[in-house]
Amino acid sequence: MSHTLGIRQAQKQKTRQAFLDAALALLEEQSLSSLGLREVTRAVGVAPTAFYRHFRSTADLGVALVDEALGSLHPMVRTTVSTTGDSEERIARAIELIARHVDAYPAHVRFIARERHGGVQPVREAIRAQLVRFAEEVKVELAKDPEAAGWSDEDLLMLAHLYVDQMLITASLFLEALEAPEEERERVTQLATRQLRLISIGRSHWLD
Amino acid sequence: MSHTLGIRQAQKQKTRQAFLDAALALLEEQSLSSLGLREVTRAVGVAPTAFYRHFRSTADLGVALVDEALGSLHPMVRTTVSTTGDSEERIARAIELIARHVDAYPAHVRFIARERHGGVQPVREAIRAQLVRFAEEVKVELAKDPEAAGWSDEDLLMLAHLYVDQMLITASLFLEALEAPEEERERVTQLATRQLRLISIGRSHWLD
DNA sequence: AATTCCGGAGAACAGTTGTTAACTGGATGA
DNA sequence: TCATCCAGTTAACAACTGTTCTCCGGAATT
Repeated sequence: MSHTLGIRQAQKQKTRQAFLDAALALLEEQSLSSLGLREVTRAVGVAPTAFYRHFRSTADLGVALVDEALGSLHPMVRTTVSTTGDSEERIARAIELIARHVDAYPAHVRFIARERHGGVQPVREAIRAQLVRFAEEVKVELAKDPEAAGWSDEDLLMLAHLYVDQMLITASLFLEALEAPEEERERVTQLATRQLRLISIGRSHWLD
Repeated sequence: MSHTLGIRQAQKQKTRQAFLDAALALLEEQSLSSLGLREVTRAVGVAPTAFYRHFRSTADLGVALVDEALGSLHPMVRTTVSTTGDSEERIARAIELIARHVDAYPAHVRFIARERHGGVQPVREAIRAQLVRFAEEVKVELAKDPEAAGWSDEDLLMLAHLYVDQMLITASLFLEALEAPEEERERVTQLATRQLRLISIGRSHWLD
């Protein structure tokens, strides 16, 4: 199945990835709208003009970063929501999964949180599109739950968006607590758990 | 009581405000970390060096903008939460208030949403501090409600943060729908209403 | 009336930016 | 083997950046 890439294409993808990595690192302490093309090429160790062989602009690079950061996350979100077990267990598992993801890919999480409302329109658009996809996928999983019997499609989507937003808020809190003592991370876990618990309670009494 | 400002101080405050206004306008399509000092002075119609008479840096200007955007909002939030009436009425009133605020000060709302996770640390810090204040104030108002009987302080603060975050999410949605047809704004209102309703339901069954 | 104060102007600094054009040299395909 | 392709290079462009120092003129103080 897998077509082995020629030396040429392999090398190109390698430098392209180097651009993405370097940009992500630089974006830890600034926003995409202030990221310079030369700044990135300097970090990669390559001539400024080489940038154009891969991206039309830094905005274009940003869109590619959105795909890298969120594109591979769909299966994880899907399985997280559809996981079985007690409501309380599911909440704990979801939050732990978020915490682990933030630990593993802090720069990606920071990038999404930062650029979701950032100054570069195409990037905002790309993030919004991915989040809408998340919400729709969550909705599909929620619909499978017996608790969703009698729920309208609109209400299911409403709840799905609530979950997606809550996921982002929690991820952002874990990010802020990354270098903080364990005590602080525990506080975030507690807070997020209680909030999800309240939403879960509201969910189970929605049709009353 | 009010000490009439001298011609000099009055003029200084006037140009200072011109800086804030110009910066806010420029920040509609970029982030603070990419806002140049010269860019702002050009927009105001003043020499670049004049900037230093008012701010140490653009980050400093950003902090001032945070105060302008959120500082005067506390009484409004306080009264919104403590307003009397049916739960459904309160939700509708709160959302309408948010919608009106976004209409009246779209640039301020955009600035806060953008820089909350933006690339300038002192500004992030300033926003976070104000949001913590909001949450604490909301907590105090929630505690007065008879429904809060038996609630722990921690749970009240948890709920308060949920409300504050929800307020920002809703404001951001109204912002995106600003130039959209009335139909879209109505969809946002519906969504936000249902989400607040679910939270309200969860709240009333919290102690079950 | 004389003096100090101070917001803003002007000029100059070294460094940076995005983008263009023409080139090089190794991988690719005939 | 030879011609083609193309990722990356070099050089140069005008335009822009933050910051310093020196100066001006009107308000404020004495």
